[in-house]
Amino acid sequence: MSGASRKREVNDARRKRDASPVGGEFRIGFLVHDVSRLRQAVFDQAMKPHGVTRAQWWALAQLTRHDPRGGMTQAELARLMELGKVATGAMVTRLEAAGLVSRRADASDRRLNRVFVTHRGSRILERMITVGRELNATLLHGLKADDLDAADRVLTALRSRLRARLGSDGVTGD
Amino acid sequence: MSGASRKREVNDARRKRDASPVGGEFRIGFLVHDVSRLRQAVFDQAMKPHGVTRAQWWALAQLTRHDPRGGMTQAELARLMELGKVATGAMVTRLEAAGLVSRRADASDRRLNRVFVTHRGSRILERMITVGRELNATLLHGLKADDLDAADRVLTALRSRLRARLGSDGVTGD
DNA sequence: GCCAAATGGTAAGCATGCGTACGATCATCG
DNA sequence: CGATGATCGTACGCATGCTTACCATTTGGC
Repeated sequence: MSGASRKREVNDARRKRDASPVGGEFRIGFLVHDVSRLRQAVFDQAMKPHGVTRAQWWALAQLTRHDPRGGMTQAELARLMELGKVATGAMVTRLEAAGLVSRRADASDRRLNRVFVTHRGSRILERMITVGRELNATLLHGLKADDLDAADRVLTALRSRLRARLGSDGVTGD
Repeated sequence: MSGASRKREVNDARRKRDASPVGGEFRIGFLVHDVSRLRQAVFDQAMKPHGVTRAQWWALAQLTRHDPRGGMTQAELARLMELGKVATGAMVTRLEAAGLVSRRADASDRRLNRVFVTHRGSRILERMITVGRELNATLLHGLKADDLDAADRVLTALRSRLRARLGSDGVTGD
């Protein structure tokens, strides 16, 4: 799986911003896409023995971090993760099925589901954090701090521009 | 951009990498995830009037670029896009449903489906490239070339490390 | 020539995310 | 107090990706 494409990558690193339309100029975009996909795969692979996926781990982390005693509503969780209600609901369902969280109806507002991290959820989260930390250390090891900072700036800028673009251009709702 | 504000950014970025477990050190990972997700959304939004998604556009581009006369097999396309057979097959099905490609059985090897970009597919690809180019220009506008290069280095390194990790650690097959 | 391995595709099922639509409930205004 | 609008959650359907399983065909060793 190495031959053809690998060589091109190396060459393109220099040429990238003024190369051919499909291969060069969009490089960062596709790099981001690739890295995101691969990262997910690697994370999930590392997490699999523990029975949680990356996204689930993150949800669990948000729940724990922003309300250790639990009780966050799904809508709050959705905002926190910047996800849609639907995706969040599905996520909570899966987490619940895995026994990592539990839903409990709010007493005073019957629209609300409050989500609580179970004991098991907490234990798993701890392991996830360790695994994640190690994995991240491995991945980032040896990269120059300046480059990392620069990457951080670029990605942050991209994120905010993308958000702006999403918001301004074709607001669908939500 | 003044020296002062630049320094603050750098400090911020640095601090983020060793802040609390869940919020800081994984920042780049989640940034990548966010940017990927948002980028997809923005692209698809921009592409929607033309009836193609980002992934479809990319598949179309690969088909055109690596064999303008068409006739690539799905397996070749899969390797080119570094996707699984299944995802590729599904993608081709959607493209075919949209009338952008057509499948034709190979005469000499009846296992093969050769995929041809239709006329309509070609036209749409042209527009996609334009849209993509503009969008990318907007997104990257004003970012420093050095930062972009650094980001490129970091992402490329991450990609190759992730690939290595995937390959070595828990090969499933394929 | 024939059976086994390799190869190409599809099928089925899951996870993640999106959008739209809808019912239930709450909150507010008249 | 009752209609109206906002908010929460779910249902349904789609796109993208992955895995495992399976069928069809080709190829290659015997």
